[in-house]
Amino acid sequence: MAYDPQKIEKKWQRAWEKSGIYKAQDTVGGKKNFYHMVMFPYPSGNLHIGHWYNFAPADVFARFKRMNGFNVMSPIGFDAFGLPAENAAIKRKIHPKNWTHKNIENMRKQLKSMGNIYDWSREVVTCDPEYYKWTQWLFLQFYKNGLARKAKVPANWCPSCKTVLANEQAEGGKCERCDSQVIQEEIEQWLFKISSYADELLKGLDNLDWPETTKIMQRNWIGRSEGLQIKFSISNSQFSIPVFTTRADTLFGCTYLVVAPEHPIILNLKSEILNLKFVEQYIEESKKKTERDRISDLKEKSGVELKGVKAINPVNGREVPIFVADYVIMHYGTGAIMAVPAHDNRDFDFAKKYNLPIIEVVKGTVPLGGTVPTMAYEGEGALINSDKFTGMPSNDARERIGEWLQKQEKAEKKVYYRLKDWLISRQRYWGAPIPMVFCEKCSWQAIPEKDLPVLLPNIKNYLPTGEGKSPLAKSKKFINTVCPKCGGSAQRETDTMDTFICSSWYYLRYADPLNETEFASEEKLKAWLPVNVYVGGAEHSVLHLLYSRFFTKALNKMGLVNFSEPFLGLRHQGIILGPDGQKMSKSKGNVVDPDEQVKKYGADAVRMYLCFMGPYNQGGPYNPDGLVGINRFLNKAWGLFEKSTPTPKGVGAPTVSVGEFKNPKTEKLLHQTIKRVTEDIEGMRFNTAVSALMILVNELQQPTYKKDHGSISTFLLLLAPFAPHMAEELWSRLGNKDSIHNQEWPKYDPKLIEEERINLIIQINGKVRDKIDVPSGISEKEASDLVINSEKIKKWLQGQEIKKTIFVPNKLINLVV
RNA sequence: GCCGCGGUGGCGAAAUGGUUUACGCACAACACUUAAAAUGUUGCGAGCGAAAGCUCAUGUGGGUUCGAAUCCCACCCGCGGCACCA
Repeated sequence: MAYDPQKIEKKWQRAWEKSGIYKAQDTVGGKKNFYHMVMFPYPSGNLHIGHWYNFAPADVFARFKRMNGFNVMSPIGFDAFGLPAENAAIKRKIHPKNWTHKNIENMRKQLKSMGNIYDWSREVVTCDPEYYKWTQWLFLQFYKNGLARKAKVPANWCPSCKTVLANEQAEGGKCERCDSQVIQEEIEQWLFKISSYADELLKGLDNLDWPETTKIMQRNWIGRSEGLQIKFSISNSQFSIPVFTTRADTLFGCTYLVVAPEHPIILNLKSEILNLKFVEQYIEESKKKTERDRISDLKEKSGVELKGVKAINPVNGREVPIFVADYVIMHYGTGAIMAVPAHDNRDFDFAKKYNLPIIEVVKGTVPLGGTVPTMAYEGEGALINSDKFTGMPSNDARERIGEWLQKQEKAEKKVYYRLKDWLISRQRYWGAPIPMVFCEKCSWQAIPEKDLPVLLPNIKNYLPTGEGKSPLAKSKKFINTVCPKCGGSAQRETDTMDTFICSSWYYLRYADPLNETEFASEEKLKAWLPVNVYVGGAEHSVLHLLYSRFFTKALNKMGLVNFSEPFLGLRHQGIILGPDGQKMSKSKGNVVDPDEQVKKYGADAVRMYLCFMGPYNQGGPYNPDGLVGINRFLNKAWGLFEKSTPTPKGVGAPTVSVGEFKNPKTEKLLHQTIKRVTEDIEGMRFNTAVSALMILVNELQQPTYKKDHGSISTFLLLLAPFAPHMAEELWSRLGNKDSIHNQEWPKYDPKLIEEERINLIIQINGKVRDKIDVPSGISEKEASDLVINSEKIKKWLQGQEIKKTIFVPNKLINLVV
């Protein structure tokens, strides 16, 4: 019978579902638990090839762990809240909930066609009230522990549409809809204090088994910088301006200060500023700029001097002018800087434009280039023009000047982070409601936990309101409630939560998905967490992966979980491109539909091809023609079985072990293949594992080996993680009653993989001149005797003196003449 | 601009200091066939050569080494992330 994937794949998927073989028990005697997880998909409607690339090779790994004696849990779910559901709803006039559930249903079917070991009994869907009840509960814990606060946050605001705009909707400072000028407006929003965990988030990275590049991205994102906070007093005034710098060594080169437009000192000095009108005008102008605009004209720096006020440089008592300029941002450091134009390019640009003095204080090894420097020198060097510090290396001077100023109480050491607090409010319908109420008398109050979940009401109009508020604000039924504290009338928060919150804890829920009284029980969390290996795209290197770490650390501090990192191991798959090497997109017409591929070649073939394509973390073009090779391989493997086995009539069919198999040459290759495949899967080098299997099949196919059951059983075990359906089918045809996926992974015999004879490379002066077949373990003396007397080599030596011999056992001999 | 990743046959790639091009695709010839498909066998980096063989080739240029795709330096190209962070 020919190989027919359509038939056997459906058959085994049903059988596995029926037997519940992949259901993860919390404890299995004698086995260690292994929590394997992939990034759960957003239910966009269809599983695309990128999902397959994430999930299929990851499943190979999970199956491999399973066969290696681990009690593996591999759960799946849906990240179901979010904007696209609303957009689709608006476009197609169906409710976001219905749209989402329809998509989930379809994707569930597609996921099942992959043949993965998902434990569907643990499925979580973040938009189900049973789930978001606990998202809300967790919000309350953050709130009660002082990690959630409501604060005014600048947002892009269109005064004409009366709405908040995302950065993308305010391109060029104009409202996307009405083209009017967008301004920066402060709006009350909920924030999570992730910044208070900056240091722990940074330190925790050190011990994680994560890609180094991902760790670097998180470190940069957190952006810790150590420096000095220096007080600049203001002449004839009680006020002073603290500035933060990492380059205290350049203090003598400070020729002016700059404060951000939002800096409070401007208000304080109002009466002193001679050109106040002008300054206020500038501040108004900069308010009009969106953050994006401020970034877009990086080179064109503008600012206005605060006339009538001067700051005093604490190192030399010199008076310097103060400017307000929007190249300084309020939310980092102190919102004010000391400008050293000779040694900072931003200050340099500004100083050039406004004709401010540039004083060089660090001499680098690279000269600035002539008398008119064209850019600042930002490197290290020796100090000049710096009083008693002149001549000192800049890194020493940094410390000395710091100590000196600290003694005078004019400065203190300080650490600042780039990481901002996490804005979690969304003025959107399709998300989990924030479980808070506002009472005129008692201010913000948490909803009592017993009243959770705060259900997302089924309103008709879920379109954005155009008033900067969530569509929920229109539902009187939803808003009006009573204050949990005083019992008076109160109003619900109408913002919903950022969907990143839902995905920041789903890995906890998988451990105990049906629990109605807790987000997860202590016992179940203990059984499974933290996650051993998490597989997903590198695009989540910062946001999702950082938020999840923050959640875990916060819950750990609250005593809700007993670990402080959620994902011990992390691996990224690469990005799949279209057959033309371009990013897949409908407009380019290069989209590969996995369903079609499965229909044509079967899930096993698609799984294997994705493994075979190239290095897993690299991705690359998906070439449907390449699948032909895998298809041939699977057919060969199938044929191998057909030819090797007399049709078992069900009775006493052989279950064969490796030991029964006798041909020495194949036996050696078989054991080498076991080693190779084992090590390659462990290291997620799926491509080379598949090629090793191909080499084995090519060998087993040779006429001499056709009747060999032992090798075929072992081969099937090695094949099982990659092509679980075919392996199961052939395994059962061999007469085995138990599933192949319950079998133990084969072990290789180290003695059997050694070669008796090897190909010794002969080099003269490092160039390969011959290869000879010799017994393995040959000594240097034996080898060099062979070489010197070889006819082929004689012409290269031509009686020259051998100056040096390099001998690499079992590999090569190199004679230097 | 800064940080990170990569550049090897016609193509996907293998090799992480020791035979460059494993495995697969494509291509060609042959076998089977009335024929085609499927399958199998063989060949397949470039140049010179009848052949044995030699020379050259891992983005470019230099260096370290007995020996470099692999390590170091400079540069070019492609991709990803961040972006006035003081």
